[in-house]
Amino acid sequence: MYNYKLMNKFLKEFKDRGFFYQCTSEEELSKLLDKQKIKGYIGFDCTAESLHVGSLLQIMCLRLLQKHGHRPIVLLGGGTTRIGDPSGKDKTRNLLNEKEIEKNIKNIERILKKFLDVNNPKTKPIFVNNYSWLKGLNYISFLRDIGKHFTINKMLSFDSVKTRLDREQSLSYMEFNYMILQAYDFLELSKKENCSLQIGGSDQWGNIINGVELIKRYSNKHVYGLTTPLITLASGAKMGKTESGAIWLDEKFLSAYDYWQFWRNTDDRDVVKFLNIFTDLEINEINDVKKNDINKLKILLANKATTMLHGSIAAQNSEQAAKEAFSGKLLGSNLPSIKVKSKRLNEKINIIDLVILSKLENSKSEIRRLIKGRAVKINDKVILNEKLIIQDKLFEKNYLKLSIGKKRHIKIEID
RNA sequence: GGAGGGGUUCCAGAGCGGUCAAAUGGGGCGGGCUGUAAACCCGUUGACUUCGGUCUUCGAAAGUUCGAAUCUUUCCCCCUCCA
Repeated sequence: MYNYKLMNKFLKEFKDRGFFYQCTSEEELSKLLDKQKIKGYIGFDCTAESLHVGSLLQIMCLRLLQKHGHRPIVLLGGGTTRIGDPSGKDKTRNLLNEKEIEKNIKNIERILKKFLDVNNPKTKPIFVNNYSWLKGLNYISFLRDIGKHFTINKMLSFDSVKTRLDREQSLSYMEFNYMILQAYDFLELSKKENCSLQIGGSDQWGNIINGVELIKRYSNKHVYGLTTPLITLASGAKMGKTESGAIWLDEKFLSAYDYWQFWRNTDDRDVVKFLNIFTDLEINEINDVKKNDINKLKILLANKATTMLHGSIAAQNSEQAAKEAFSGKLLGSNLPSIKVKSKRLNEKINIIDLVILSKLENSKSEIRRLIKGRAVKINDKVILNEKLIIQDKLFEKNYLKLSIGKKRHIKIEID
């Protein structure tokens, strides 16, 4: 067994923080990382317009590379997104058109830049789009140069392929080629950028070793692959999906306040794990505070995570808004708010319409049910009369606090 | 190509002419307890409603019937076995 104490610092932290799942050749990689600063890449899927918390672990890997002086390469799969990765998918995914993909790439790049240090010339991220080299591939020469290194026998043995075949679900030739293209991406980055490491989720293992082996055969270079585990919650659920929707990393889809709340509501059992994975607090700092009051830790986690994405002011505002919203005191001036035209109020709208306007709920039946269940409050007073007309006197100054349940609060302002 | 089995509400899965907006479990939501946690308990879970009801759902379309998720026909999709 390789001596843990001698392990490269990056790799050690990678492990200590819980990022590590598998590595193609740990000892060699460790030595390489000691010897020189390298470039490591992670590919991001561009099927959605924004990333969500599910990608956050990968983003943290990029940050960790930077922290240790290595340079991350972000591959935005403009080419491969056109194909669709069959890994972990039951069915062929809907294919997106060019415009959508371009739009997604732009937005994803924008989000990633918030997380990464883009100023340090030695470690600033390199953004690449594999469409730039995939689009011009010549089929025949590709088959001769690259295709000859892949055996069908082996490709059929990969989980991503096997599960599809086992279930007798069709796997198109196009999707079957995905892994070759991903391997080719790695080769291309190895040639162009001298990239020597690919990091990915554990479901990418097959795709990654294909790249490592291709590069070995093609150019006799040693490169490495590193995978991260699938983060599961103490409750057993997958990270990042709640019923109300994915936890997006884009304020257009999820406000800073809601993002902060997501972290604030972490299961007790996950808090320390999340501090390690999703914040840059040093491990010894985490060990120091770990005994603190669990709710303080959650606030710390929420603040760190929100600061990283939305900035410290947004984090502070969110914390302040939460304090005000949950202490039951007056109005949270930092609460998410919605403006209502005073004209609307003159039309004698009732409580149900008000909730609809607030977008907290969109079904009147549901709102009626909530009212019956004593869940709807105005300025912290339970509303039982579903026909209540919203009157001026309900507003303190020009706003009121509307709440549904304990966790959903919104400020209604007269415009 | 031949023979069977099946498509039900967010998911799993009952129902197989009226009492079915559809059992049960999971999930969600809300209430209680607490700590914006977990566990537990209770309620709720198609839409609209003047709270009397009304409208739309059981793969799709057409039909039988006073009445269909339930029966018939055609079509689409999935699964199992044989070739």
